[in-house]
Amino acid sequence: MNLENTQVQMRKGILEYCILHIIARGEVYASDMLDELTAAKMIVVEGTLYPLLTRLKNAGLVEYKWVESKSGPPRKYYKLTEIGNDFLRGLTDTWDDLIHSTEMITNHTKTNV
Amino acid sequence: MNLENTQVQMRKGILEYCILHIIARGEVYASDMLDELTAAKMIVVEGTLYPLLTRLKNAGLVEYKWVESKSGPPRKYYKLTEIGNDFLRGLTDTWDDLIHSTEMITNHTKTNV
DNA sequence: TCAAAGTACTTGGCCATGCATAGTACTTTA
DNA sequence: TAAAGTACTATGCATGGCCAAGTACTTTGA
Repeated sequence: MNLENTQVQMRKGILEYCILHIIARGEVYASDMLDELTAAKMIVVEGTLYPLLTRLKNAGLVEYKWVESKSGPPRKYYKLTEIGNDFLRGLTDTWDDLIHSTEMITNHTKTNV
Repeated sequence: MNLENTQVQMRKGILEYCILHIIARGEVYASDMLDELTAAKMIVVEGTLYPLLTRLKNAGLVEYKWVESKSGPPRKYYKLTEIGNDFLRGLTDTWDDLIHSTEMITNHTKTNV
């Protein structure tokens, strides 16, 4: 039980929320997402992102189209489906609730004892 | 891939943070914690809380003493150790960073595309 | 007296996700 | 045509939240 491991655990689920947000703003491919996540100091590696995108695709939350690149192999450009949009709305509520609950606990001042 | 499952994933690690906060405020036993978590609308069940407390104990972050109850079996009253306090400080930084990163992504306004 | 109900804690197994690692495939370039 | 770069794929592990069943102690009441 060390800090590094707990950071990993804290990221679970949240990453999915962030990725859906990024895709919701316009068609992007994996490297675009990595750039944005890195800019926000959310450490993510390929081995995490690609399997996540596959899961989102299989769940019908996102879809992609192949686009040829001028510098390398073709890329998968992702965008949200209708289901993906609904899901993101639900996730946003969940996240807001979680933040609120956590704030209630961490800002709770010692009243008795 | 459904909302309920993602909520579970989002809770990972965060619960540990909340529990440490609650224990940091004064000696409590499991039911006290459940009450406070429930009040904050953070859904937690026994099968989650007890194993978590055992992990925290084994990691040396918390310690407990048995206290007899007037209405039932004795209770384990927990409090933070020195290590636990240090760990909580580290976790707080991690959590704040994570919130900040997530905000950067979710509040990012569409600039190009 | 002793079965039933209530309280507190324990244990074993399941599942999904983040991650490490290695690998495939295509393109450019020198 | 070999090397380097880019993009995506596949396998397997570790972890924590959760379910479900179980143990153990105390109080209650017929």
